[in-house]
Parts: sequence; C-alpha cells; structure tokens
Amino acid sequence: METTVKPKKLVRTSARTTGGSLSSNGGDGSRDGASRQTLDSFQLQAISFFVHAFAALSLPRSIGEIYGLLFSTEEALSLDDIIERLRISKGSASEGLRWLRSLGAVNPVYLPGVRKEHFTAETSLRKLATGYLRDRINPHLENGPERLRLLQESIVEGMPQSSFQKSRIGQVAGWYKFMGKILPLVKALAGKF
Amino acid sequence: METTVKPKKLVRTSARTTGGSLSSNGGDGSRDGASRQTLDSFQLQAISFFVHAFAALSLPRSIGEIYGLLFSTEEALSLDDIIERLRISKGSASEGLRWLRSLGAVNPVYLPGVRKEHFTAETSLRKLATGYLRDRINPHLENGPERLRLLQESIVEGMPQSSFQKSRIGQVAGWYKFMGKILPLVKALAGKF
DNA sequence: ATTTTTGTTCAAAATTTCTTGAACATTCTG
DNA sequence: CAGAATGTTCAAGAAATTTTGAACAAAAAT
Repeated sequence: METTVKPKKLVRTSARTTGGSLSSNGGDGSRDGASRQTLDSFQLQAISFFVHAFAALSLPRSIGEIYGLLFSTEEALSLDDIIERLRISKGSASEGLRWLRSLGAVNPVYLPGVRKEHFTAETSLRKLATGYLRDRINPHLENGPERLRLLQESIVEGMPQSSFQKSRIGQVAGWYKFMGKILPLVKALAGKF
Repeated sequence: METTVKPKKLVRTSARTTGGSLSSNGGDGSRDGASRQTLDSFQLQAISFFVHAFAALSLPRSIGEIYGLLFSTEEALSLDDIIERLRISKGSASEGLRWLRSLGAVNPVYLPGVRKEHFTAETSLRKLATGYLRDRINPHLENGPERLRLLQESIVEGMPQSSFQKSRIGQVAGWYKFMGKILPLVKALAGKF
C-alpha cells in the first residue's frame, strides 16, 4: 500500500563485473571512450522524477526508469542502450518496454539501416492518458454491468435487509454513472495540453 | 503491477480452531445461536466487488474486505465484529480500519452505552473522492514545484541538448497544469452523485 | 488500585511482486 | 543454409508488501 515514503536507490549502484564488450552507441558523439553509457544530471533527475511518479501508480521502478531515460534523451534508444545505461536486466528492460509500448507511452522510431528497434518517449498527455485509461481503467469498468447484476441477484427478496441492500445497489450504479461522465471529460481536457 | 488476474479466495476458508468465546452481536436478531457471524449472499458479493475494486488501485485485500463488509451491512460494526465475520487478524483489521478512517471512507457511530467503537461505510462519492485525492494524489502534486525546480537546475547551459531539455520541462509543467484543472472538476462532478 | 476491556504496534512469517539471467525463438546476413 | 544478432519468455532468486499474533498501552469498570 505504501503510506510512508522510503528512500530507494535512484539508479542501481553496481559496478560492471566484467569489462562488457558491447558497443552499440545510441547516438552520442563519442565513438567509444570512457564517457559511454553515463547519464547526465538531467537524465538522472528525470529518472528520479518518473520513478517517483510511476510509484504513485504502484508501477514498478524499472518502468519508471525506462520511461524517465527515454523522456530525458533526445535520441531514440534501443533495448541494449537501455540495459547499458540503466544497468537493468534484459528481462526487465524487455518487459518494461513491452508494457510502455502497449500503453502507447513509447514510440518506435525507424532508423534506416539499423536492425535494433529504437524508441523515444511519447509525451502527449492525450495519448498517455488515453492509453492508461484504456489499459488500466476501462477493463474494470467493462465488468461493471456484470458485477452490478451479480450484486442484484444476490439479494434475497422479502428479507428485512433487502430494502437497504437495494439502496446500496443504487449507490454503486451512481458511481458507475460518475465514471461514465468523468472519463470523457478527462480525455477531452487532456487533449488541450 | 498485476496484468493478469489470478483467482484469489473470496473470504478465507479457515475453520475456527477453538470455539471462540467472543460474543458481541453486531445487531442481528439471533442472540447467540449458529447463525452468528455468517455473511449473507449480498455481503459476500459486495466484499468480492470491493476487493476487486480496491485491487484496481493496488490496495490490499483486507481493506477491500473491510469496506465491502461495512458497505453491505446496515448496522454499525465494531473491530471485533469485523474480525469475527471476515476471519482476519486483529492487526489487519485495526490497520485497515485506520486507513479507511483517515481517508474518510468509514464513519464512527455513537451507540449509547456501548464501549467499542462502531463503524459504518461512507458512501458519498464526494467524500470518498475528496479523501482519496487528499491522501493519495495531492501529496504527490504538492512536491511538483520543488521537483520541477530540481529538474530545471539539472540542466547545464550551453550543451547541445539543453534546448531539448528545456522543451521537456515545458511538457512536465503542462502536465501539472492539467492536474490543477482536472482535479477540481472531478470533485465538482463527484458532488453531483 | 486492580482487573477487564478495547485498541494499537511491530517483529516475524506468509505472500505477492519484481528482477535476473539463461534458454529459446525469430529474423537477418553472408 | 549456418551463424550472428535481436528480442521474448519464464523459472528461480531477491525484494517488497501484507498479514498475523502476541506484547503493550490506554481507558473504563469494579
């Protein structure tokens, strides 16, 4: 549930174990030297920002890290770029990227002559909000009518409490109506930002 | 993160170990017999409903159970009533009730001559929404200006990417403005349900 | 003042979720 | 087609969260 905020490592502090032989320069100027795969202060701050923001939605740190990195980087990055810069596992990166992609929070970028898929962050509030609502809110609302029906059918007529129970069902029905009203409003307003 | 929905036990299936000597009838007719502390079909269905709904917000099952029970029960219930009916531990019940209380999702009820605190569910959408926003959304937004400042200060002037970085900050500022617009709208509309 | 009732707290156990890394599948290249 | 590059999947381990239960504190009753 997380009520109190605990300090978590911003970016994992591991030192590379073996001198990795990967190259795959994501687009920064230096071809090979020591500056490779380091994050600048803006990127660090942005990653911190999004890890925090995503945590507010109970989403895993790795997803916040990936989005934060893409958000703060002008060039499109590949899976390996992400692994290298964030020092997370292939599995996490692949999984996190898949999640972000399905939401529409990340855009594939076509680069002529490059095999690896590259991505940039989608920053349009409208698209982000739409994707989030579609993937994480709507599924719950779609079950609404079914759940409401189950609730109604569970009432045994003629009991002293059945009148109370019916009034409760009225409440729930009202909540669903509210959601039906507010969500379009959210989308409409998001379109203006 | 929870993408796939796993079947969870609706209400724990344990059998009482010792014939508990607790009494504290919450208000149902029977003074002592076998019908004590059983849940009717409406309560079961309501608990299932709220466990599911709260899970959508990544809240623990025990909180959904407690709210569901109170929501589906006309009489006010005490901590012990909740423990007895839901078969959850004292710790969970106390903790969950504290959380619901702080949100304003539960109302204390005064019962003359009764020591134990009793509670009913708050069902006003306005109060629920207000409490949730106040406790779980606002705290994150209040850090907004500070976080935005940190982000700005992390930009190193004169680098080739600093122009890009400034445009990103503009995006984030826009998102905060959006939140500032939409939240009052949510509260206002919630008041009508 | 002592005992009983009521409710809270918190360390340990149980459970759930996240991350890792290696095996596997797929697609491209020569 | 063989080999290399790229990306996915998933079992096992690590980490975080939730639940339990017993000790404790506070308030009320006797």
